[in-house]
Amino acid sequence: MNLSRAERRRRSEQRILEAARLLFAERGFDRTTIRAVAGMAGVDPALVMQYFESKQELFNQAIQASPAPEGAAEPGELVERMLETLGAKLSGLPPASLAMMRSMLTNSDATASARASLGRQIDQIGTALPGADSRLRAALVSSIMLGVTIGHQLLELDPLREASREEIDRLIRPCLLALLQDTA
Amino acid sequence: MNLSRAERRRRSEQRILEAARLLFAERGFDRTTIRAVAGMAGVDPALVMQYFESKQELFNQAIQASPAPEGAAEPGELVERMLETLGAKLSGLPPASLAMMRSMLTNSDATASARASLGRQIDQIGTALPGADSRLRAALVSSIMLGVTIGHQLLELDPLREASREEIDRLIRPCLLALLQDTA
DNA sequence: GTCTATAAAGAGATAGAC
DNA sequence: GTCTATCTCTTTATAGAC
Repeated sequence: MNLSRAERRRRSEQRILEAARLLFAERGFDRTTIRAVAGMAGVDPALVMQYFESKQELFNQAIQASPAPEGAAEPGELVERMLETLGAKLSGLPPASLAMMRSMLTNSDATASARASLGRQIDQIGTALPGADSRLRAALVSSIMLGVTIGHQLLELDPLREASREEIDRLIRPCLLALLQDTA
Repeated sequence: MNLSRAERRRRSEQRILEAARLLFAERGFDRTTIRAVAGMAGVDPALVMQYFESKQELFNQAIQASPAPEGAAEPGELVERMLETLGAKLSGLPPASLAMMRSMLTNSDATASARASLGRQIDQIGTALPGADSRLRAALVSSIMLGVTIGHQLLELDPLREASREEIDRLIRPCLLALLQDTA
């Protein structure tokens, strides 16, 4: 004998979630259908509803990403870590993150999720910085990383796609340093 | 007597376009219906189709924005002009631009429009800069402005909404200067 | 020229058979 | 437990009346 019912169900759920992430990441919330998700996962559309209650609920579970790494640091080290994060984002976002980003401007649950996710990042960076405007600086840094990621991964701007990670690092580093270090 | 038929038609078209811009800007392409546009413009839904052929064509015309101001400059002045542009964006985007931005991650025509619009901006900044990587720098500057605009206007990140234009200027300026001036 | 009425298609969701 | 069949709703788009 092979798998318990619970185990089979768990596997089906995972396949559905994985298919949902890929399709939501590619097409966004509105243009992704339950039928397409079911087709890709190799299950019946009704089963998707049975497991996840609604399309919106499926989406909400699909965009739950693993939380960002923890730990504070002084500005110089912080910049290096941000560049590392950015490099990772530019070489390929996890489907869950891409799905959230893709729909964050048109679906209110995705907007809320993006706001919360960026909020956490801002808090983390903000508390590592000195000064009264630390949260504003942190928000600007986060927005900058967001913009570069969108330009590279979603809009696919030619100059960004043609550049190597090292080139981007070299040009962005002084930019982030200027924002994080200056105490003027 | 008052208005010629052509004049009446022109005015109806303008009202429809204006309503379309507002609704597309607010809800994005997929969640905006012809019916809602017609309702806001005070005309019959069938008339909208009669004038614009399809929803996508209405959208394409609605997001046509006035082109950006021309003229090159040296880096220092360029930064000031970019800050001015950014300040304008943060105090309120024109509906046409907002409509384009809102849907640029989920509608392929909007993606193409955004890519073209940013491409023009990148060319303009790029030709004003010296050096081999001028286009990459220009693309990064444009992406940064995009990210801050999205964070402020669409995601409504608290730290950005609470900051004054002057604070943002002061923090972003060295960041842009570092990106545009460094010739290392 | 403008609107009424409707066609045609596709979606999410559900009830019940197996 | 899973899937077949269908319901119901909403949409874009169109044909034809006024």
